[in-house]
Amino acid sequence: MKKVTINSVATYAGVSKKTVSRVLNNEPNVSPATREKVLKVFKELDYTPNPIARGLARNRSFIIGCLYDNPSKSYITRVQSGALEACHKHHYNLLIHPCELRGEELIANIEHLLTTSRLDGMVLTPPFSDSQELIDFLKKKKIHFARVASAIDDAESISVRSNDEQGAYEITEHLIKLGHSNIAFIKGHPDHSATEQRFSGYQRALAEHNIAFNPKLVAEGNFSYHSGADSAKAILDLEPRPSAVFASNDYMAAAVLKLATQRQLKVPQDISIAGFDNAPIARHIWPGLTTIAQPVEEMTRQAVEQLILQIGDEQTPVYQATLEAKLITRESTAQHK
Amino acid sequence: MKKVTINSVATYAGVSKKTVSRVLNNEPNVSPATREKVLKVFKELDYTPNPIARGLARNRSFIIGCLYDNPSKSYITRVQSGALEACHKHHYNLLIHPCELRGEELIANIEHLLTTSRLDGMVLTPPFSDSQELIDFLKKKKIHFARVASAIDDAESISVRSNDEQGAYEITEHLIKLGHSNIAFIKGHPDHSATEQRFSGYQRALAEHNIAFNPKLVAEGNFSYHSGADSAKAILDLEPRPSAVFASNDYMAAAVLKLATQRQLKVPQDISIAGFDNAPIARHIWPGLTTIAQPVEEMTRQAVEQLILQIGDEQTPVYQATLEAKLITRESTAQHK
DNA sequence: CCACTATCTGACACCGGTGTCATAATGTGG
DNA sequence: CCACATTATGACACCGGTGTCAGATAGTGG
Repeated sequence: MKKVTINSVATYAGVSKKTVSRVLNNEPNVSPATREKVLKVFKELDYTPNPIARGLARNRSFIIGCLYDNPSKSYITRVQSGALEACHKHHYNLLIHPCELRGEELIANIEHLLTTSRLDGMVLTPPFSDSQELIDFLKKKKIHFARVASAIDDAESISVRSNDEQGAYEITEHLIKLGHSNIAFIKGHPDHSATEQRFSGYQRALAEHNIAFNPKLVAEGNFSYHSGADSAKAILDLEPRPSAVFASNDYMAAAVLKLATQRQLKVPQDISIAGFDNAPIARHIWPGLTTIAQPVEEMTRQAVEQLILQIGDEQTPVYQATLEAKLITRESTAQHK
Repeated sequence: MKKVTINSVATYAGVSKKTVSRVLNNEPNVSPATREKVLKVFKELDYTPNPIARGLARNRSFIIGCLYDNPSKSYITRVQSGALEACHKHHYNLLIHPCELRGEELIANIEHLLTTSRLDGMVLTPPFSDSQELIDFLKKKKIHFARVASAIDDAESISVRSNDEQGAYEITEHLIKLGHSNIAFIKGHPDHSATEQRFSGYQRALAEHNIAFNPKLVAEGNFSYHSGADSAKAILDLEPRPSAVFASNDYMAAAVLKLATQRQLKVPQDISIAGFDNAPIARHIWPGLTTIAQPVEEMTRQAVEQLILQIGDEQTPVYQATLEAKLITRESTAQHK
């Protein structure tokens, strides 16, 4: 059984391969009779066009690469889901490529990726969206890319972010308005720009409500549940014990909640806990976590959609947007006794 | 600035493009001097070979596709992580393609996927690994594939599974040995073969310990947290209330735990809860969930690795394996009072 | 019925690599 | 120094499509 190519179809149908190609791509200027005939041969021979050959001729792969290095699985899942939505809408596919930000091999790694499979563009998610080195490399290689949740200001490249600083401000203010003033904070991974932004939102809220910032209340996390557990221990051992904890993401907040519960503390009666991201876990546990909902899917969807537009037409204006983050109150925060 | 192709390199280096190709692929029979010269030009011109052209000539894309339709995000994450490990080891990349099992468009959808991007092979995860229709289609199209956690017996195709029935048996027996006899069960999604297997493991354990099977204790779930919440309500309202609940996965078990806690029930003192999968959430909540650890990453890793071997050499014997599932006891199950 | 335009169709080069095979250059033993 | 094996190199076809452009065919108005 021989492979069915455009040539076999052409011969079998008694037309030129160009005509077959026309039918394949729904191009005009093919008589209905011819089109019919060719379509019938497609079925008869069970022909599937070879995307690689097509890609070579058109210089397109219709594949977008998604780069990430993120301890939060749910964040990645959401990123993928947004990216896939945009991809499928435009008949693109998504190739995922987790890799480590650190290490000089990053560029080599990406170079190898590009040597292995030609990508029409790349979506950079944190912390890659903040890697100037990578951005410069992609520009040099003339690879289209879009940045998600990046803090870098670069008018030349697509960027969709949400306002982390403002979100952190709002959730901190929410705690303050509930009467809390002794509010612990757990930082995220130092490589992520969101870490600094959420931290400064926290600080701004304190400052604007005349609460002195106390560095002893700050624990170093890295967005992982595990790091949250470590930070939780440090925070719950503080004297006096803070009446509220704001963790930079929901996983770390969940770790605080777990330890607090293990220690027989009632949440939120004895201690309020707030997170960030509105990850699934925030509503899968009891009490549900008060948190900031970031439109991760939507950010990625927009970023990828714009990326695809840019690939299709280099003249497309560079899209830059900041989406809103929203406070979601659940049972884990309450009035300070 | 012109594109750098193998031709420009060849001209610039004063050799034929075939020689350049030889250097590119580390082929023998190139004099050290020539090799050196060409490598220097690579650097000078910052040449990156075009993977599409290479793919066309070699009839390879070095991309594996991963098919899934699964409500459990953590399951998918684990699948991806195992698949990526195997891919990267062999210099392959991973393209992800979630789609719906139901609907006659499935085959059309996959056909479109194959038309859009040529894949060297596909990993089928549940419920696709159990779709005879899809398997037949892929065979007809001569696409290599590997099945993960499939219940279908097909000696011709690669398959890696774990023993769900035995796992369910063991965790049910664990509950029985703790003195429980009124054990509720939440089923998974009907499209997944694991659902039936876990259910029959539950039933076998009851039978072997002379406990009458009571259909009223069985709730229909679909592996999602939400369905678990619905089932939880039905189960906790039963009279008499079961002393233990075994949910077919951890998300649904977490939903039971949440509702029980909301209703002021103490877990495990008032009711024991067991899950399946050892998803991250099982250890992120308090009390931690007793569950069955399935080696999802390892299953997928092996499946993809074998798939790649098969792609490289059609003569490779078809690999079939069943990995062991392991009982993990945490705080959510205890002796019946 | 003819001139002229609009609609089809195919020949051919091309995308950027790899495989085959012939030939050139080099090395080895007698 | 020659016969012969070995290594190095390039010419050329080929992978399976698409773009360009010229020529053929059909359609239209005078």
